[in-house]
Amino acid sequence: MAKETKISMAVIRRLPKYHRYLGELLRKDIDRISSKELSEKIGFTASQIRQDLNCFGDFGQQGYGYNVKDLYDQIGKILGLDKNYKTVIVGAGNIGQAVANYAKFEKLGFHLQAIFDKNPKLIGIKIRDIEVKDVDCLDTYLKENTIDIGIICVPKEHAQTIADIMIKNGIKGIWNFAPTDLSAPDDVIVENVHLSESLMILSYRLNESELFKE
Amino acid sequence: MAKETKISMAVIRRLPKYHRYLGELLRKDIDRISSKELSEKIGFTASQIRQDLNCFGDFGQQGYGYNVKDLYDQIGKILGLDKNYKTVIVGAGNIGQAVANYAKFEKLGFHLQAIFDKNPKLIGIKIRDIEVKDVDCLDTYLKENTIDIGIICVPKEHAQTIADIMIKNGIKGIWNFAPTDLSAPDDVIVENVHLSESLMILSYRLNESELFKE
DNA sequence: TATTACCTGTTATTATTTTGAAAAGTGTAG
DNA sequence: CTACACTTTTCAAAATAATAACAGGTAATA
Repeated sequence: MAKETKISMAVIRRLPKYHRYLGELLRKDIDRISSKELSEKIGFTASQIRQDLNCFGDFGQQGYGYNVKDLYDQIGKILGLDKNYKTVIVGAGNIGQAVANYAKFEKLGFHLQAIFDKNPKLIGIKIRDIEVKDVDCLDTYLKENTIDIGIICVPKEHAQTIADIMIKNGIKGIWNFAPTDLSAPDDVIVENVHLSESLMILSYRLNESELFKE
Repeated sequence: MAKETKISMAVIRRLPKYHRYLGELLRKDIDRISSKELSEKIGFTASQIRQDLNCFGDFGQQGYGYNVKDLYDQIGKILGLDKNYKTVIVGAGNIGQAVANYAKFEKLGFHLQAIFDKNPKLIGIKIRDIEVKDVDCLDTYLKENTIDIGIICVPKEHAQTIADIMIKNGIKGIWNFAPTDLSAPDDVIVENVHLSESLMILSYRLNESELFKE
């Protein structure tokens, strides 16, 4: 039975990693694993793994461990990967195209319905059989089609404008690649991918390890 | 004077955000700001901001606040953004090209020296005036050129192989876009960008807010 | 079927992180 | 020049998170 207490974000952030490792085990036809073994592969402590998994229910069995397929499915379900989401991408530049072509997303249940851009040179081209539409049609498109997730790949100057159009039309989640923080009501989930922050942290860690100290 | 205690990763992860907001203030010609004002913009508590900044030295002044330009530069320095890094990208697919074209990186001091791929259709094409080389030349190239950071944009099956070549040739940091965990010695810093983990967290949060509950 | 090694769920402990609040320095207005 | 408003630094408390310890089951084995 699932616990009623709120799951902390620290736990959630680890779930995709469990999911990934379990997927690998599955492909290797390994059908059971203990928290100890998993701990050695994944690098978290066994104690933490047990506690994390226990947040969601009694997945394991004493003296046996966890059933890989079961656990994989359960975590997938917790993450909402058993659902299907309709998505649109706004911004068909390099990042937009990269996201559009990232095949894995379809497999996770994210179905790309449309792509928008304002650049006339991009409007009309096809990416994965989807024709890039004029961003001016975004508002109308969202009114006529129910879309769950909007993916923002435009420059930061336009990101909030696009987000506002999405929000106005009832989008539920935004995956934001623009290097800015979007404002949105509480019932719209915004998940950011800030590449330059990641790069800055790499840079910090390089210097911290004193390789670059002069 | 900088404190001698080890700075926690929790603090480091917030630094890029401070840097970004301070950059915005700078562009608006705002030259001073208090932790309270910054807290309202950025969404952290004022207390946290003060404590974070105080980890690195006495940047603020009582009764005045922080000097924006000063703080921006200092944080940039802490993050190592005053240094220059030579980088190579391996994998000239969608993500590799997106990264190569992401102009911001040059501005942060990351200078792209070469791009490699194994696809004959990509070898020879030019991305930002840099010709894509055969990945078979990577090892030789790294021996003949001192490169600081390797950016891995290949499928996960090949990621470790590429990483090993980089490590063998003395690369100091790896920015990994492949959806896998790389093994590397402690003195090589690996920073991961796992897009699908970010997407899964978005998916989780959508379901958590019960919009998708059936 | 009894015994033993194994492993989880759970509780307790420790460490880390965040928040709060007192103490102290700075600038400004009168 | 003094008093006050402002804001940081620093220290303390509270909240979170991670780790360790342990009690209670399970499965394998003889």
